[in-house]
Amino acid sequence: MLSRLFSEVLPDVQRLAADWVADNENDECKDKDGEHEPCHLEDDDLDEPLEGSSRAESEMAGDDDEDDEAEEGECDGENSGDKPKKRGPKKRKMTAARVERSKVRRMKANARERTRMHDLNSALDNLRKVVPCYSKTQKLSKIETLRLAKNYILALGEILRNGKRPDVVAYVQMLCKGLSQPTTNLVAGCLQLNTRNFLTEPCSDGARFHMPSSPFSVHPYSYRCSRISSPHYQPGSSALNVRSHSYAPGYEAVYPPGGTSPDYSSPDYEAPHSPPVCLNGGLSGRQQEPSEADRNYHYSMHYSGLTTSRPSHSIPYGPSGAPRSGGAHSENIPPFHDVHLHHDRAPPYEDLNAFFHN
DNA sequence: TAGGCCATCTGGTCCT
DNA sequence: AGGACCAGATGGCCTA
Repeated sequence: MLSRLFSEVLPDVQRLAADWVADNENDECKDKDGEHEPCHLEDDDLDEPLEGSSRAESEMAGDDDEDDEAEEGECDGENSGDKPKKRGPKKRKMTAARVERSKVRRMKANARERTRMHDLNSALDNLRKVVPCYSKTQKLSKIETLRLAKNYILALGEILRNGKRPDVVAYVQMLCKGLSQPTTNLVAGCLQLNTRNFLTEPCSDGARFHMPSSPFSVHPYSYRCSRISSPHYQPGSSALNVRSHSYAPGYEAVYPPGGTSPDYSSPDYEAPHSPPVCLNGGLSGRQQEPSEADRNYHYSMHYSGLTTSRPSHSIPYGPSGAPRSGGAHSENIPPFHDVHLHHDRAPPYEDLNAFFHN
């Protein structure tokens, strides 16, 4: 890849260098060796956006005529004579060849930097695929991806440490700790949860999430309630009321073609009917029924093998959190369109599942 | 239009 | 000398 980049860049470099030499043909004078020596190199020619930034710049630009006694081939003698000589290493003459080399070096460095950043972004993309809530069309930002990954690792660690199913609300809270509100809504939506249900009090700015009976030691954290609040909010509603949903901006509930609506007959549902959280909006893309692997995988990786200690929390997680092996509600959960907890992978989590199966 | 996010360029620093 | 890594600067794009 690097070689390909260079093969694309080098011709341009050579062309630019040739252009530069041609452009400066009339402005340059020859030093005593007969080598072309530019009198003044304009910043534009050197693509130097910052002024007085470094030694390298002055070296490249060769504009230090006032203190460079080595410039024997000066075109004009305006600075010769009066100014005291400065100490330090003499600056080497900026010949056209050196300027060209510097430019080539700089462009090569730029290409490397681009490649490096692309690799970094590729790694971030891979990370996005293994953290909860992955969308091909609306990616989490870099910082949100890293935060969510960190929270995810901590949450999985808690599960391993406790060896039992944690409170799902606390789980989501842990995942969302420190995330922006849109990302929080996204993650919560993926888990068929309503973030506002985390609140134990009517919304007001500065309200804090409360985590009763949380198996995690998660510190409460502030959210701007104005973004979480909903006219449907009922302080007394179940903390796991999966039928009252908040939507991240631009997201909307979408039923799959031929899909079925959630099973509202389940006693797990207590709130007034409202659309399930199937984040779409800018998150379009996943238009098909999830594979069986998806159904069995996603959320199961978190809780697989764990028994439900509190039936009221037996949320049908659907594609984003379907109970393992065709749970009772799994068929009633519309799949997410594009947004889902995980996909296209399994091996590392099978180990985790195996742990819980033992 | 402000703010967030991003890609890119750039120079500095460290290391080989 | 050159590569890797980093952080600052800049400008573009998008969204509320």
